[in-house]
Amino acid sequence: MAEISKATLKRYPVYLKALRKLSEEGKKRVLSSELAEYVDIKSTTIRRDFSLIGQLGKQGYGYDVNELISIFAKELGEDYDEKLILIGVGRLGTAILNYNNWNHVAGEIVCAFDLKPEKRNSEPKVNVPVYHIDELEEKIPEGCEIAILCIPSGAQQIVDRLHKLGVKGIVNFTREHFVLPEGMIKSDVDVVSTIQELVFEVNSLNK
Amino acid sequence: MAEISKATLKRYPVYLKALRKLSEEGKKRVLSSELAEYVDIKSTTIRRDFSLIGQLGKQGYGYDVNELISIFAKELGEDYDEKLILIGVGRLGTAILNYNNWNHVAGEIVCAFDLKPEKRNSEPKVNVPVYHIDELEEKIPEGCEIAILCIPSGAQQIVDRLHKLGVKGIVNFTREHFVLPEGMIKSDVDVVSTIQELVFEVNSLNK
DNA sequence: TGAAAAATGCTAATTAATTCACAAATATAG
DNA sequence: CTATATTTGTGAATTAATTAGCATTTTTCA
Repeated sequence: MAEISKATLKRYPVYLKALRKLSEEGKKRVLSSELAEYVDIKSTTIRRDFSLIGQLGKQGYGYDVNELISIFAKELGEDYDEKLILIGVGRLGTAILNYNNWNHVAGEIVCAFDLKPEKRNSEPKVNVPVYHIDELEEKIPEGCEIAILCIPSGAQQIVDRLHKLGVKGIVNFTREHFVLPEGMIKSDVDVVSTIQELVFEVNSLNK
Repeated sequence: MAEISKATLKRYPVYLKALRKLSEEGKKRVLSSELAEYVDIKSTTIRRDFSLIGQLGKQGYGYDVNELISIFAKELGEDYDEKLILIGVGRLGTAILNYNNWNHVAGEIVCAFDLKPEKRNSEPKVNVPVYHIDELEEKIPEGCEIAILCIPSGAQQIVDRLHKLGVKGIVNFTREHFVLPEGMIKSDVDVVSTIQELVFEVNSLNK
């Protein structure tokens, strides 16, 4: 399989989401041009993205929706049964834990860690065990490679501990700066930055 | 001012965040090479990005931290005093409303809309007025250009109504598909996709 | 069954983004 | 005050990503 570029990789989840929706709507077969309109990405880009995984379509026919879904689902890790942990069960952390479209979309959040586990565990909406952050080394699930970081401070120390434990990917919701240890990957989800970016763009439109 | 590329635009909030942190740490002056190490972006990319705004630095000296902060803050809309609205005051919506690093970082959330405003308003953590979604046309603040969408369904209809009201930018937290009306911009914040992407990358590392 | 129409997948061309390399400007040390 | 060491800002070169164009394969319809 050819090297898949960062840009292409970002689009795969978009395709999967769209295909699921189309499937729900009863669509069995889809053309790259239809999908293009749906997700607002040029059809030729879509075909090239797909071709990096394999020959997924048929000439003169298009793509089979459910086949594509199962291929992308597999590629994107739904079958890896990834074990995720979440650190910091505040409001945002709880919102993520409760996210309902969650199951088997990208593995499963197995447990969470917080400074006040008693308090968090008593909340009815928290549906996984919450351990004290001091127990991280002890309670982290075997083979856990991805952690979701929702703490307001102290990120660096946590990241270093996670690194020692073999965690390779961080989904970062903190706005704190930290140095990423060698060999780790992170992905920032920053609402404030997203809005700033949008404000800038909207104001550029106005000029 | 030269056309600012999408890629550069995404980095501006990163710079601003880093500069604020450096300023807090007492730094008055910074080199592109120092900042490069801090944010893990090549120094030459940083200088190029900066140069699109103007000649912000001094040769042989570097950049004045506070000056940079005020320039970026202005560029990124902190002084525009952007009026934002939020639609869908569920768990995630509440988390966003309560985000404390919020004020004057990207305008201000002025009010929110929900299907059950009475219930939301009674929650102590919700600190802006919540109106019924039916009152959108009536209560939307004058000059509002950006809306944060946190509803689980019915996005298309809301987006179309917002478009009619002159809203130009959507920060989209829904996973629903909708067609973006001509002239609008959106920015997706999709936790599930982010994790999927990361799972894919981590699993690529393992091979 | 055979010819026309349709749609993929791939190569080549184009466009966008990053990085190099160095001239010009400033700071600093003697 | 002068010489040297720094560091920015920017054309030019490179690398990455997107898009166009078309050969090939499959479907469809007479």
